[in-house]
Amino acid sequence: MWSEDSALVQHLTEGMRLSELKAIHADSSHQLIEHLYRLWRSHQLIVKRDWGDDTASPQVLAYSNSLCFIPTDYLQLRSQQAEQSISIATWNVNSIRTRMPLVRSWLAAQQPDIVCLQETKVEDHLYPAYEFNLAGYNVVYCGQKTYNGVAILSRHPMEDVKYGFSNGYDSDNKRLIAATVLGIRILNVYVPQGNSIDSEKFAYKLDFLREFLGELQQNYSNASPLLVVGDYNVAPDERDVFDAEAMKGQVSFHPAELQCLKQLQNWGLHDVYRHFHVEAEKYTWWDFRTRGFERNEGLRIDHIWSTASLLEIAKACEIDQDNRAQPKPSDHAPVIARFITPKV
DNA sequence: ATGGTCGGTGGCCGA
Repeated sequence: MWSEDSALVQHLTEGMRLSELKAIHADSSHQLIEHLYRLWRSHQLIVKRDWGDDTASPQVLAYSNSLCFIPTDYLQLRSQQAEQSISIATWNVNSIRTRMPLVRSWLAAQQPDIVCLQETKVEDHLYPAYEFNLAGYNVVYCGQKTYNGVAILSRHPMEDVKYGFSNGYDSDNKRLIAATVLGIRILNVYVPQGNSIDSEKFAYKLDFLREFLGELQQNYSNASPLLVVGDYNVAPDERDVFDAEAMKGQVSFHPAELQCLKQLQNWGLHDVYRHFHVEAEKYTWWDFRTRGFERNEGLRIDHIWSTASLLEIAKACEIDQDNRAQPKPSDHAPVIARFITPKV
């Protein structure tokens, strides 16, 4: 058995170029290659491509059945750490079709297990599902033309997919999708932005947040492993806004919105990012119009919140600000959390 | 600095 070949396991654990591996296993290179493809396809192997130039920053290739190895590929087994943990990201992409090139390279580099997307802005029959399948992801989605739209990508099977609110609230707007992965219930939500506090849209936002609390209270237990991730469009406290004085009473930082977040916390949700970064003043969104990113004038409004049992097994949570600095970025940066893989 | 820039659309609106 190849998986029991201790020399191979050691080489792959340390990392080695394919050409060297083939030289070592020259007598059975065909079976070796088959085994390596199996490892790659099952996400156990990291494939880095630098075209033999080890001074260049390599591209990490996610498995696709249209890709093949080349001799200079650098192969390494995914670490034990990564094997035993699961990563989940949330990202408001602001149009999945326009963002696809950046999403593609980001998936290959970050290799997240689960990705929750908001503002996909595409109807279901035009959703780029096949491309995500090729990249190794199952995908569920519900979208509409021009506005809103949410999706979940997962390397693991998804169960009990639910579209929208259980009670049928606001079913015309595609802002909520839920699925269960490895026993973890995931709610992916895109909360209305709210425009300004004296607008009807702000009343809608508060209404939506209250309905969302009801969705949790009526359908879920705070004692279960539950994640609520997405674009909340609310910054929880002063650390999460670039100018607390100027933002006071404004949309995304209004006391009525903060009260809604407090109620979610009282129900049993915890801000996973804050669990790891108590002092941090980092943001997940910057306004295109004011060129806010260049001046780091932003808000932390994209969140990964969990129930207590999951917070206990949380390992990390980071904002991928580098992503926002890439060409043609979304106005939001991804947030990624890692948890010890639950036993299922 | 009461503007600015994106994305999707269809002859402006939402963020």
